[in-house]
Amino acid sequence: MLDLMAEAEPLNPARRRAPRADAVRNREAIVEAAAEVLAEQGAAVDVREIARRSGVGMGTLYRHFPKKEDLVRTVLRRDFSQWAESARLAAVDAEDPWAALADFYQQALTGYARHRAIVENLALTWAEPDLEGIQQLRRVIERLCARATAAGLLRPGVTTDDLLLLLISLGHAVQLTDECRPHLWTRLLHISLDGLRPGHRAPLPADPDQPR
Amino acid sequence: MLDLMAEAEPLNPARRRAPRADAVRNREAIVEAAAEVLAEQGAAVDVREIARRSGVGMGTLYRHFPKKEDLVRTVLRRDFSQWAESARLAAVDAEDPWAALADFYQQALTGYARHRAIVENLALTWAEPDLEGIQQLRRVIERLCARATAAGLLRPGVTTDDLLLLLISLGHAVQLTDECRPHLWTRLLHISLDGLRPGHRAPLPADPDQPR
Amino acid sequence: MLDLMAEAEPLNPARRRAPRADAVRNREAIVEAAAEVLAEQGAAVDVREIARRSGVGMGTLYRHFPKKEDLVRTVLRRDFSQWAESARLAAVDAEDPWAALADFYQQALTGYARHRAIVENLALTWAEPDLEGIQQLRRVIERLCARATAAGLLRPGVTTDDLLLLLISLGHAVQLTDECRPHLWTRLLHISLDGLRPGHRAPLPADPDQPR
Amino acid sequence: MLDLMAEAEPLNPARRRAPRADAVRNREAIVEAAAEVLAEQGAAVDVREIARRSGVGMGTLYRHFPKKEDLVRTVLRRDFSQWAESARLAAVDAEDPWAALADFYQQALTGYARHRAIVENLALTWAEPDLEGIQQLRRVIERLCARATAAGLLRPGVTTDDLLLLLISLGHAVQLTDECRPHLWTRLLHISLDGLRPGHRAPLPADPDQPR
DNA sequence: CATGAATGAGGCTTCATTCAT
DNA sequence: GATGAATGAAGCCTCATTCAT
Repeated sequence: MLDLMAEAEPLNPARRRAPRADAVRNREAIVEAAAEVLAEQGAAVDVREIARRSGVGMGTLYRHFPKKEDLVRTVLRRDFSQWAESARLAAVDAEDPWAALADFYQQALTGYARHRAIVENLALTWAEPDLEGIQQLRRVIERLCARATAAGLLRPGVTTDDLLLLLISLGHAVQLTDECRPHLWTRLLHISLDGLRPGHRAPLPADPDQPR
Repeated sequence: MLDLMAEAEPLNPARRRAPRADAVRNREAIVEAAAEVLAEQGAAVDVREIARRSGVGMGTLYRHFPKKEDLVRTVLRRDFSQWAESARLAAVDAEDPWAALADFYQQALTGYARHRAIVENLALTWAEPDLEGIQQLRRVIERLCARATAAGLLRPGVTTDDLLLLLISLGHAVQLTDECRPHLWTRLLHISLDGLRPGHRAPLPADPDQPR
Repeated sequence: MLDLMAEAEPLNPARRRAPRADAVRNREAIVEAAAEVLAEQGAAVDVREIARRSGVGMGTLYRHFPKKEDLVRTVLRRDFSQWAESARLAAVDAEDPWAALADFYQQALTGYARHRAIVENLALTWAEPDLEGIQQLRRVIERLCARATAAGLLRPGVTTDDLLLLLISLGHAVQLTDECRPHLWTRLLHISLDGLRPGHRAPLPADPDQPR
Repeated sequence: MLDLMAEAEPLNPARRRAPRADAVRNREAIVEAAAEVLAEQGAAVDVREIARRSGVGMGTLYRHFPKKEDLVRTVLRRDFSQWAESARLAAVDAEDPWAALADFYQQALTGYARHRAIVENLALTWAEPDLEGIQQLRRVIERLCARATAAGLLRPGVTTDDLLLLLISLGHAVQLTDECRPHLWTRLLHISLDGLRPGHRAPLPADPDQPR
């Protein structure tokens, strides 16, 4: 219901009247360029570089995103989403829930090494979990986790948060080793996945912080 | 004889190195303050903030460290070393090689969460491995790895690089979760350690990059 | 056709170069102010002083001239050119080739006393002769030299380089005496010009360095 | 009389008691080093460089010369004197007054090219003529001028100031061309000297500023 | 007195953000 | 609306001068 209302804006056309013509095109160009630049150089880039690459002036950029932070957020939302989606797709093909999980990690980590700003901002995962893209990612993992647990393929007590944290920490590892030791992180993934299988002696320590 | 005299500095105070009583104190204050600030805020801090906190003027700071980079390097060296040493000490007490490894990680990761600049610069581990502190860390891990392998407690094929990368990636995880979910990373450590034990079905994939 | 439209800028103001009405004004103001300040105080001035006098912020100044050096160069180019041009104009009126030469020196040295930065940078004449203004100056002298030589009014063997060096060294003299002995340099000019006339006993020593 | 009193300081030994032992040696070392550095790099050098080369600490340096300017002045005084003296000596050998003049210029300009600070500070010649070294120089020229005039070898009306200004402006020329066109200035000297001989058509313009 | 460490004002430059055109 | 020029607060670093040892 609420969602529908959110989209029902046209009901009051005089209010938020928007000549979408090129404004939309501009906004997209900005986000596209920003994504490129942020992936390449991290969030410390000069805003000018983004404006230059997107072909718009600084004024236009700042009209759409009043603060640099706003733009960064928008891009992160988008790229987190894309990331989540492509990793999800890599997982759905597998019939075996364990293979789905493994494929997910493989895909997520492979396509991920390039994005500096995402890695930099993974910190937001728990600190500020309202970033929509992160929620999406979490939902994908949630499903994979549930499937594998149901099939008895996952070590008892493993939570979505565990899997998410694993993803993040391996993501960082990928970033670090991508240029000089590009195969190293795969081994770490193997090790971690094996640690996620059931059948280990000791149970995991409790997580008293877990909400709920 | 001359050598002995050379060490008896007080006898000939004008000779080579004046004691520079306060210079040493200042230099230490600078490094101390810088370590604090770098740990808190990462390497992007204003040099002025470091000067302010160490209680010296800009000139003094720049006399000891002609470039900001020099100071950062010095602090990183020091803190990597301290880190390595305290983690090593945590490991030597344990008779069981496996326990030594586990204790090492536990200690290393616990004392580590606070240091932003170190996390930022872990990237240098492979890219620029001449940072002395990193070498120290690597040597500690090397020994632990050898011990556990010799005792047959470590999964075949696990290398120092694997263990180092694990440390780094878990370190990052600690940093991210330290404030909001302080117990989460312990579970990941458990999982990873279990993945490092022998007895898993599939062997690790090869690491073609491994020098030698 | 397209070219014509391209020049009819107002027709398509968004096309290539927006007129940047004030940008041009600002740039000129900056150069103007810089010229003033450089003339007064030499190249060691604080950039802020230039910004202040031109009425723009630091950012604007650095947008137009990314390095202080760039601004200095621009001003020197401009002022050398102006200098060369006004001196040339002073020379063309004279029918007598010798008078042309004398008028040139007179004018060049008179309008020149004020400019500290130019004097400072005359050193570039030979060391870095690609400064456009210097080339212009040299070409003016070249022509005067050729004319006077052809008319047999110039001492045999006198080259453009000689005349240029004379200009420079007298320029320096002007600078030094301008405030306290404003008429002194004129006498030196007389003396030097007389030394340039033909009819002296000994020929000039050779210049083995002369290119070609 | 006054001079004698100035040297009679020892009459009141309790007043300006001075342990000359190494203080004098230090002062000399400073001046020596400063002269070197100033000649090489001009007056813009870092005071530290001078302290380093003279082997004394900053404190000592500043005890002898409370301002950088004081040290620079002292050096200039000294080097102007040396310069004047060596040029004078080059002149006294010649019996012919004209040759004396020519030798003087030749020697003065040859030994002079190296000294950046002197060239930079020639401006003081008229602006601040109390620099003792400059007075010395002037006296040398005065004598040469008088001799040549008396012998009828100098163009009528040429003054000490003319000759001094010529020296300065040629000095500047030497500096500029010394590295790239080391023979160029000699030609200019020839030209100027020829301009100084008697027998030219027009008399020199008057110098109404001439004191006295 | 000598030493050289300490001081801090001031210089150049960058960049997020605002504003005139 | 779009444009890109303008703004100015920081940021890094240097160096004449002072001061504790």
